[in-house]
Amino acid sequence: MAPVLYMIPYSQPVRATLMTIKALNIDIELKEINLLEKQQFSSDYTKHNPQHTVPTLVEEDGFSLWDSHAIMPYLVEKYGKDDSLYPRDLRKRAIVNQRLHFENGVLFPSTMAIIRPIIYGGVKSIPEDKIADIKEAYGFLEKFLEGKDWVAGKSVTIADFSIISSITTMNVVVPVDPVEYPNITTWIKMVEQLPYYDVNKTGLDQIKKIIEEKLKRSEIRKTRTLDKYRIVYTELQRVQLEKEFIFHSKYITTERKAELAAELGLSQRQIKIWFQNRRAKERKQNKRHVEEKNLVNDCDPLQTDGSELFGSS
DNA sequence: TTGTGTTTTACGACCTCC
DNA sequence: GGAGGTCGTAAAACACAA
Repeated sequence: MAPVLYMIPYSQPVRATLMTIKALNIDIELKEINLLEKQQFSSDYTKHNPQHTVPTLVEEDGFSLWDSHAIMPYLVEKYGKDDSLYPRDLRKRAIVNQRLHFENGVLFPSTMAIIRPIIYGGVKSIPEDKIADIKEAYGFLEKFLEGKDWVAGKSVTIADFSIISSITTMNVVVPVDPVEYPNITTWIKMVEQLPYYDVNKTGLDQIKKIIEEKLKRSEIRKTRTLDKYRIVYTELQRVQLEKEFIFHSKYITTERKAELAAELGLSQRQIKIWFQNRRAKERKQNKRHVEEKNLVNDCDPLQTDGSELFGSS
């Protein structure tokens, strides 16, 4: 029985993983998870991946692994005929890892900050600060590619697969200017020539269509700015924040805010505002309790000081 | 299913503190 | 001047009665 990859073709990490699979020519069964129908939250899926993300790799013996940045190196190590896609040389591998972290920590969040509100929030305008984030990321990549053919050096690696999945998606909403970013433009053209690039294109075309459709539909809805878009925090995020508020402090320190943000996948601003809102909630609850208590005191004569009933000394 | 009230994110205005 | 506080509020998400 072949290993199974749970996926949805338009997902960026899935596209990167599919490029790796095709480059390695591995026999893997693909099973689609419909994210819009929330199939990723089914118990059948979360038993393999409690983080309910895609892609997830499940092997014959039940071993499961998620996160493309973990799956891709694993696949190369296990199935690769050589180490070219993920070099064993310490320094070469370090550079590939750095690029993977760059994609995971910079490109992917910047992309999601724009794409998610469009897909799930009916947003149609992209604020300047979000565009600035994307352009800053383009600037970094442009420098990485100076004097290099591929993002991690002289040959193609899984870092190229990871980064192309993000860049091509970003290109849909904030086009890569060939004059400003000539290195990125040349590199994209090179990646497009790879014999296994079509798996990225297929998913990319799908997400393009979804974005265009959403943008079209949102025209008839009241426009909301991206900054006003509201994300529903996960149960885990809420519980962790509540624990911090109740057991540690009602005021978050700068250091702890940074830690929590990294731990929960939220921005430091979101953590700050959550604590502000949580304190406001507590003040409101306290006020309500005081009002209820006053109401009881006003209505119940036994709750008065009782002097007129029992006399006083 | 729909209407309505409540809660949850996110923001702007304004203030204080360093 | 910047960071972070409160307060008030918008709007999405949610709960629940009818």
